[in-house]
Amino acid sequence: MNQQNELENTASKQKGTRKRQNNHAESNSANNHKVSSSKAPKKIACTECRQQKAKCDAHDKAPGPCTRCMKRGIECRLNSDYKRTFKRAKIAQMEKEYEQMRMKLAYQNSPVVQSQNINPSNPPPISSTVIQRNNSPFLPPISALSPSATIPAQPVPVGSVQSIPPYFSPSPFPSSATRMIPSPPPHHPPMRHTPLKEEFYPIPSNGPPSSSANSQFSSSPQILKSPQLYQTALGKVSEDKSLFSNQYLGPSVVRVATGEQQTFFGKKIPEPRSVPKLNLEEGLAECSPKSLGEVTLSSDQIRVLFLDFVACYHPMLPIVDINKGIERLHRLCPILFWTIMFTALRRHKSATLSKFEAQKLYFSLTSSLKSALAELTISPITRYAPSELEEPILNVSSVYSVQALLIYTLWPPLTSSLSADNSWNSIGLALFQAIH
Amino acid sequence: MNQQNELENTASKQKGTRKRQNNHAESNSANNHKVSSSKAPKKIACTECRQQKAKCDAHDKAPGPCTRCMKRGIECRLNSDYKRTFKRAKIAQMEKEYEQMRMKLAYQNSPVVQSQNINPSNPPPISSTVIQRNNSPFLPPISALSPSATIPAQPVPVGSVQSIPPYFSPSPFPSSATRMIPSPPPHHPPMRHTPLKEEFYPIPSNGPPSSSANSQFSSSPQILKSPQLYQTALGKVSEDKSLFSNQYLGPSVVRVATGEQQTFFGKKIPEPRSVPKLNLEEGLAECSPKSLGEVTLSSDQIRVLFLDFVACYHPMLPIVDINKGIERLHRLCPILFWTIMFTALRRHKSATLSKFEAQKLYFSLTSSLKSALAELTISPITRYAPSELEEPILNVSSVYSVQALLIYTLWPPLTSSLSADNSWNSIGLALFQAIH
DNA sequence: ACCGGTGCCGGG
DNA sequence: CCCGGCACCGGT
Ligand SMILES: [Zn+2]
Ligand SMILES: [Zn+2]
Ligand SMILES: [Zn+2]
Ligand SMILES: [Zn+2]
Repeated sequence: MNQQNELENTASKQKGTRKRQNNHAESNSANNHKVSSSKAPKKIACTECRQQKAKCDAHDKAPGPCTRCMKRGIECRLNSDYKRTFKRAKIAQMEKEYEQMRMKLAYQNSPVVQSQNINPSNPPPISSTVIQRNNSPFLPPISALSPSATIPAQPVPVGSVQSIPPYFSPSPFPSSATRMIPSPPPHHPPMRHTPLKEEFYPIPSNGPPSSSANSQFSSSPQILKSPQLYQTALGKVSEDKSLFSNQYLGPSVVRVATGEQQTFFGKKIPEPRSVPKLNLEEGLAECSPKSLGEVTLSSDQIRVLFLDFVACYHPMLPIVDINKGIERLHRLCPILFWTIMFTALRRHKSATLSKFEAQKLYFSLTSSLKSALAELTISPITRYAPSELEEPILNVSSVYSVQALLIYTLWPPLTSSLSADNSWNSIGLALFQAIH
Repeated sequence: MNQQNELENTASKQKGTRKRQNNHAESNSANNHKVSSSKAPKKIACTECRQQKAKCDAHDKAPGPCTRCMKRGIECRLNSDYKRTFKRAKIAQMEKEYEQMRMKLAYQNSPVVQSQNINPSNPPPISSTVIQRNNSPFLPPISALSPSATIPAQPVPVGSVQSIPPYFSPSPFPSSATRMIPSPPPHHPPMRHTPLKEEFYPIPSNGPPSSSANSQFSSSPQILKSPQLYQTALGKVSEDKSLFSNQYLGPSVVRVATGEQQTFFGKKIPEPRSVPKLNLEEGLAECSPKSLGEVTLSSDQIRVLFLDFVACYHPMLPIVDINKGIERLHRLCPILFWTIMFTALRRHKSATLSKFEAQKLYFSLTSSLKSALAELTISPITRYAPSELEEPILNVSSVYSVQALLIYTLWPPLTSSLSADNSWNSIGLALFQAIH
């Protein structure tokens, strides 16, 4: 018979029992929310066991490695954000991409190698691959939105690589995502993206939103009370760089510079000046070091970046409830947290984090975050797919995810790519309206 | 320090211990497979608890109802195949479809209700909705394929209902599926389906009405049925019914009757004659009654249907290891099992199951199975999506699922729909190659 | 009441 | 080693 234990499943959460989770110091700061909820003694499996979906007793074996890891003689890391990778799929996909790339390269080489690297600062160290996708035969109707007078708005600086030639698409999937890249094998620098699946029929026009009055169901518990308008696919793409000028305003921003007030999709931007001082004094900035993929940020780095975000970016898109504090935000939605870190890293420079380090981290984070976000746009939708959703209903789970996407859309990666794919913008739009 | 509590988490699902699983009579027939390992005392949650994803102790509470069910005063059913439904999504989607349908109906009513019921036997009792999809602008190269000289191949009587006019379509989603329909509330007779997302392009020809017969409009619980015509990327269009002639060959079949051997996408078909007698004597045909959605089949019905499949359909597409026996096949992949039942029901007629009953069951199964299959095409892919799949790699889990899809593709529903969407065929193709 | 997410069994 | 599933916790 089985003597499966599990006796330990401790269950009981909060309450008196506290554990150390990952031993890091934790100033629980009785945040206003509910009653204090000490950390999370949640039992979690180590990364290796998660990958193998195997039973893990790391939680018991105190600070020691879990049985499996010990047996394998590998390091037993505990990371509550770790997500397993689908090895087989990833391998197959990489193979295919590789093959495809090689083929294309051998076949004809004049692939445009946009050289204009406006950014005078420093050349992207790691770099994130740039694959353009632009199957939709029409450009986004930037119309309604004033043609951002501030941005150079170059058509397509891209070093494009149209994808999939003689491929047969099983179905028009908008999927994309390259998973969080945990760090299984050595890690491959490139790591493509390829968002859409080419469909082999003309497809006249793709229906632009056109609000459907259906606004049934839920709503965001907080935040975002913008008037609706985004009636287009949030058009605009554009490259990055060169926007030093207008402070932190990212490329995607479509400022209605029609002379009036700053606007973001019809929403007034609360004057970048009003830096919400935020009661950071209350330890809301406290946090433990965290890592995504290969990148790890120390408590101090996180703190300083968060403050940077609050001061420089948040004012422009005050949708995140920064008062929740770093730790809580991270718990609620790691992706949001990382998007914030990512955004802050854009041009950060401080004693704690040099510009160079920031840049390095920024690029390192790029692919991971990109994948995570891409996954976000597909994952939740697919989850609900079973019951079929016309307009995916975007239960992109919490609003947090939406926030992350919006932030990302506003301040996309400096190395272009991804956001260049208009589908992303559409998604952004959809999400935006989903929030209301 | 945590004083884990709970008395009740007792756990232990042990092995040797036998339990009653689902109280149904069970002829466990020591299946040959391995040694020992009688049935599956696996601890399973009751349907209600599954739906609510709540802890269920039905396994312990012997034959009695689980604690939760008892508290709620509802029947505590145990069904290992039960899959929870995504209520919110389903509701939203139904609402939308309803609205859409109503709108369309009010806008212009000339709904086409072709009457010609070729099948002289009996009128389809339940019927499944029929939504035509026909976006591919090109006709299939029926050329190379010999037009199975047996089929009359009438042009297109189509009784269609174009769908979704000014719809949103955030992205070209091929999704579909309306989940297994467990049997939530009272249950609505209509229960539409809407396979694809209509990309509102013109769509060339639309089968004009003709008909006579019942031109019911408005809220008709059930809708027209009609022969279908799908043309797919794989080429081939075709009508259903009337293929009695060429035995059981379904419409999607593309026989390369170039004089050589039978082929199915390049794979040789082992001569329909060779009816693999199969050692049914060994109790491989043993099984317990099973149900999918609202449909339930008795042991005898299953047995006779399975034999029918083995004798008439299997020879044409010998991809299923029928020697595994009914029970095992069902365990390995319920969908495969149901696809087999579904296919066999097509034209079944026996003492155990009259033609009428078969038809009735066939139509009842249609939507459930359709949903399940649709889900299959999206679900697994999405699962893998995280690691990004260009051509979804189709790890549609086990081969069994693929088999189910192939069978379904070969012998699509008599009432058209869904398979009318060429993407399905593409999928079929893709899957096929996935198998090798 | 729902359900996202996580642990991890069982099978390939 | 991989992973589909499935039980269930914890948050809404
Ligand atoms: Zn472990
Ligand atoms: Zn470990
Ligand atoms: Zn229960
Ligand atoms: Zn119950």
